Amino acid sequence: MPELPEVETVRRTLAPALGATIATVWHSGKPLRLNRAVPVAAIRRAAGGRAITGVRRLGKYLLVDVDGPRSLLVHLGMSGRFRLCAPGTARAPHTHVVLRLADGRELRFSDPRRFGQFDVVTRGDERAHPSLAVLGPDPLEEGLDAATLHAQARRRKVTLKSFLLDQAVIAGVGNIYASEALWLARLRPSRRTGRLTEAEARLLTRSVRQVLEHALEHGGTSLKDFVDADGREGENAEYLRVYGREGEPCSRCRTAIRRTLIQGRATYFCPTCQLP
DNA sequence: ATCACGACCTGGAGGC
DNA sequence: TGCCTCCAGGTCGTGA
Repeated sequence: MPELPEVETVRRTLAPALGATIATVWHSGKPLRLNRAVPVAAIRRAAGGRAITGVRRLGKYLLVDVDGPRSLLVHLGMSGRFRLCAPGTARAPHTHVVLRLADGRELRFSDPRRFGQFDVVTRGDERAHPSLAVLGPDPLEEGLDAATLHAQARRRKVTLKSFLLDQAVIAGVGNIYASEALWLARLRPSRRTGRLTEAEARLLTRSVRQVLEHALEHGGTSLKDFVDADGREGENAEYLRVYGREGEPCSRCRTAIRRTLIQGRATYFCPTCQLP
């Protein structure tokens, strides 16, 4: 479900939880990603009785900072939701972790497919966590530059689509925005990275940023599952140019958008204005 | 080392 | 109605 704009939208809408104290921690008992147990005891030690001091984002990961040396690491996987709920709200099915706040509100993590992740990290040493260690630069920060991207591309032989999905290259791009950014840059998703010119790398870098920023301005893309911390859907789906639009006319040249599979993932492109 | 594929898990949509 | 198949926004382990 959630790529960078969606995760950032959740992060922003969690602002009203800042300053609140986490009273108790509840867990469904079900494992999450890779059948890995949620470390409830460690979460209780790290967050129980402590105030939430901040919420940060690294790529598609959220970091909930609390008083003391640790932070909670949250990844929404495909179907995860992280919501701030008023007291007395009915608990959704597939709720797996609940942080009950001292004022009665609850921060609830639900995830039907259980591809998500909930863990504890040490603040200041976040990169020691294996999930965060490999993350590349965040496209909304200054860390991503075209020259580095170009150099990396030249060393690899994958398709541009796979390249963009690699979280070590850019942290936060997922399946929707990979197609969208390549459309904007007029590059065919099946192109091999080795053939990327410097000018194209600049264009691609700009396109990635533009697509993500635009989606963020519209509160993210809600196709099925995504809602922000208040339960509201994003409006960006109506602005998608290619994703999910097979057969519809390209908004630049009117050619029918095509759908193909790259590494088993649905990929959308315009066969006329995206150069192979 | 790099790459492509399948697996993980549940639910919704569509076909019959 | 019910049953079947396919598909889904992510990541990781496998084997070539």
